[in-house]
Amino acid sequence: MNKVTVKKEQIIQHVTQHMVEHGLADVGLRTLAKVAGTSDRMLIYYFETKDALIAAALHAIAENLALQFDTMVGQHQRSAETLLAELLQLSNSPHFMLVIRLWFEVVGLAARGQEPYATNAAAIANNWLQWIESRLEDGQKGEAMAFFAELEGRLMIKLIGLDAF
Amino acid sequence: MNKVTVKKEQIIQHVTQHMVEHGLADVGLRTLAKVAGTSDRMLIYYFETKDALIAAALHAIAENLALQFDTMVGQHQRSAETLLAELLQLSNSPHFMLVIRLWFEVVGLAARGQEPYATNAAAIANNWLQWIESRLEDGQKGEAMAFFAELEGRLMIKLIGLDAF
DNA sequence: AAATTTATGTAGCACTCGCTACATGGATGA
DNA sequence: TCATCCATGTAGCGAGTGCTACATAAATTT
Repeated sequence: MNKVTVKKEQIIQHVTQHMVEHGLADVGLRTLAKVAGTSDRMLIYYFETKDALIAAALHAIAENLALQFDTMVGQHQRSAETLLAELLQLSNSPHFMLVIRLWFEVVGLAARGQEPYATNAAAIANNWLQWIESRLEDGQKGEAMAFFAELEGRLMIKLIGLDAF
Repeated sequence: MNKVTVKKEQIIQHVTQHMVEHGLADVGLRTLAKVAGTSDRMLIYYFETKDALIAAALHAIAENLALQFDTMVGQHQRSAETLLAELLQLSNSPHFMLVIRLWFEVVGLAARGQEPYATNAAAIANNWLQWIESRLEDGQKGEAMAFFAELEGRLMIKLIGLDAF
């Protein structure tokens, strides 16, 4: 792995962490540069464009998502009811909810077709879907899409604090 | 109704229409001023703050939402299955999907607690919930929240184009 | 050692943003 | 008719945006 790639990955790591913690509201080049211990000048030098940097960060977050799920939920198959309960249980984990928050921010921007969010949103959702399918027991694999819908809806409710009403 | 109120409502009407059509990405004061046939100077004059203007517009959109639903779906009660089918049928209406798009943009911003979106999101969602409850047949009123979750999840899937996979 | 390429700092451009200071035409009230 | 207040135009401030031009230090190649 050459030096440029290493440097880029270090930057991406810092940037992703910041995005997970602080969302998409504060992702100016100067802010991200401070976070990554470098300058806006260098971010452009390595990634050409702010959009490319954000896209790379989103991609990295998506890649880690399934990994995090695996360690938190385990690999065996189970019923939809059980899986939903387990995933909703996860929503008590602060880190998980941070990622979910970010996810809904991406969805909001993707809703208007805004790049690079639109492209990433579809890809990330597809990852989720495949992950869900792989954890559902054989008879229920066809329900992955419906399961995904119910999960996302419930997470949204949690996110906007509606369940507190 | 005094003159100031009339003028404010005219502005709000133009602003809401623009927000429904173009989303939250392009809501600078100068753009909204053009849309409303006035100047940024006057928008601040009437609404004090950009945030207050946006909040007023969101509130107006929320108020109209139930009204639009009523004309499109009708007032009688029915089963959850029927209601869901009818609402998803609605998602073929371009205007409806424009509002939904805006809704998910608001949710995305509300997810980080960003005002005035966070406050409005909870209020709007609550409106939906009550509306749903009033249309579900007596035995199913307790399922309004679950129904809402499933609906939102499915709309999200539609919005990010996942059902095309 | 000289030449070339790579990495980084400094400064700033052209633009947008929300918002404000100031002036003034026009309506209204005394 | 004169004074007061409301409505609006013009211009611009200060801060932030993504990005670039230019110079130069540091590493690498010849």
